[in-house]
Amino acid sequence: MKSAELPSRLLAEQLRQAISTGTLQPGQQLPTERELAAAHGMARNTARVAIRLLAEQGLVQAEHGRGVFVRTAPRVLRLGPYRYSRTLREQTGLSPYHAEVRKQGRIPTAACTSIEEVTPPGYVAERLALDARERTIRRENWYYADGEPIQHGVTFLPVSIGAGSALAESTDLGEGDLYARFADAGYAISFTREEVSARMPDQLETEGLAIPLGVPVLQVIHTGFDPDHRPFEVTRFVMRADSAGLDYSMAVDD
Amino acid sequence: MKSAELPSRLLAEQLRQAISTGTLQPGQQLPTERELAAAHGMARNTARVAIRLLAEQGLVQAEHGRGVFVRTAPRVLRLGPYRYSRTLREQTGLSPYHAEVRKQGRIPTAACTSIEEVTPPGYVAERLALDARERTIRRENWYYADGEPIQHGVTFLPVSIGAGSALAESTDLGEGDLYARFADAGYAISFTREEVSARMPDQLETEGLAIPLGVPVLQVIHTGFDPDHRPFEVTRFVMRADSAGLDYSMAVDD
DNA sequence: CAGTGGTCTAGACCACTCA
DNA sequence: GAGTGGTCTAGACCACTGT
Repeated sequence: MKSAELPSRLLAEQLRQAISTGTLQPGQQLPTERELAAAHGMARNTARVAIRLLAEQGLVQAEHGRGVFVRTAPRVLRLGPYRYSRTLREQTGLSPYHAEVRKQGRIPTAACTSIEEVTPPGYVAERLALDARERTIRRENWYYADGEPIQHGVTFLPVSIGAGSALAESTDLGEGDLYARFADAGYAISFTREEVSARMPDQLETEGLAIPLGVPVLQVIHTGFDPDHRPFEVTRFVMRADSAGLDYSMAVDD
Repeated sequence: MKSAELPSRLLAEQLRQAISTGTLQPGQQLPTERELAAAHGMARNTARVAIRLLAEQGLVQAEHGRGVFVRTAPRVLRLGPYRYSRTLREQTGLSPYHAEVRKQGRIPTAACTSIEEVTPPGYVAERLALDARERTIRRENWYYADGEPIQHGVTFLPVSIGAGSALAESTDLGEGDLYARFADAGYAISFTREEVSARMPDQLETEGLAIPLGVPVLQVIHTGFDPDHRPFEVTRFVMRADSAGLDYSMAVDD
């Protein structure tokens, strides 16, 4: 028997059709596993497998004790490098994340949950061109929209830059944001590199960002450079791919 | 019983530990489902569920008839906007994708599998600012490294730009690449916008790119602009996230 | 051919949600 | 408490890989 003719695959395909043709609307509940099994003369586990296939593709989402629902089209935040713009920062008085979420008509919140002095992980030491034993300040941040966790960011900066300033000591950065404080310390961000990848969330991310089955994360390793093109800061962002995306506009070099 | 104490979760966690500590090396085969079940006094299906959890996270990959293997750290291509650079194009004589794959010591191949005149999808009409009934040329491309499919791209351009040229008629674009031919037609790419998102692959992509469970795709909607900042081309790239990533460097606007 | 993962069954009990 | 999805069992057969 070919794989496409298997009962679980046939049921999955039938449900997939119902979703793509709109017979099953976004947000609508699917028949229960027991109903599907009875209707197709199969064991409940077989119907269950079909549903799992759809969930792994991000088409449906099962909710324990409630039912299985067609996933609604996500409202995606598009974060771009303009989030570092000084003009934006000064005109709105908002941090760039807040500005972006507000644009979408949602309520942004963010919190810095820890500040520590640490030996940096390899990817950070490499990008900051640090000596083997040089230490860094590590700031961990969580970002929400309408109370839902959307994004996680961990920033590393050399102790030599942050020591004694709000960068090393305060979870509340006051007017503007992180990049305003870097500018105060003599490091105006003028150039940035962003390395983008996607993967499935690990255990911690699945819990911390409450990510359902079938939703990947986008990871951005961001490096900030000063006007002399020296790196002074590395941030690793992880964001739910069903809630956030990226937007880059730039001139093409000759 | 808490979810973390369930037999399948416990086994999954134990295997996860073995992988992260290196007890199970990348590429190494896990014990068979039957062995795991016997060793832990559980039904084979329970061991199977544990393995599926790991596969969904991209940690292991099952191969029918062979076994389950720890996934090897991917060799990621980093595609950046320098792929549109005229200098690179002229110096190497290679298309930008080829140049990038060669850099990684792999053998690139690419093929244009279809050229058609079509009514464009909404996302294209919008970005090219087309009239409702204006038609476009659609070019479909597949990209490989060492014979493995890595990336898929579909380019749309207004018929008015491509008509009569290689852009509309030839799957072999000769010296340089697509952007060399656009330049010939009077549209030198000088500015680009790239909208990046990630998601799980759909049916076609899973088959076409041979994507295993637990691997998402990166999607880039790329818009090319001429020196007068008029859009002349939209390409939608879909790439395996375990094989390709993106790399953007840019100045920060004031 | 033996051994692997892939699918399916028919039943049981548990955990969660909601009226 | 009724109804949902989540987990587990013990068994069977199929499809694929390698020797």
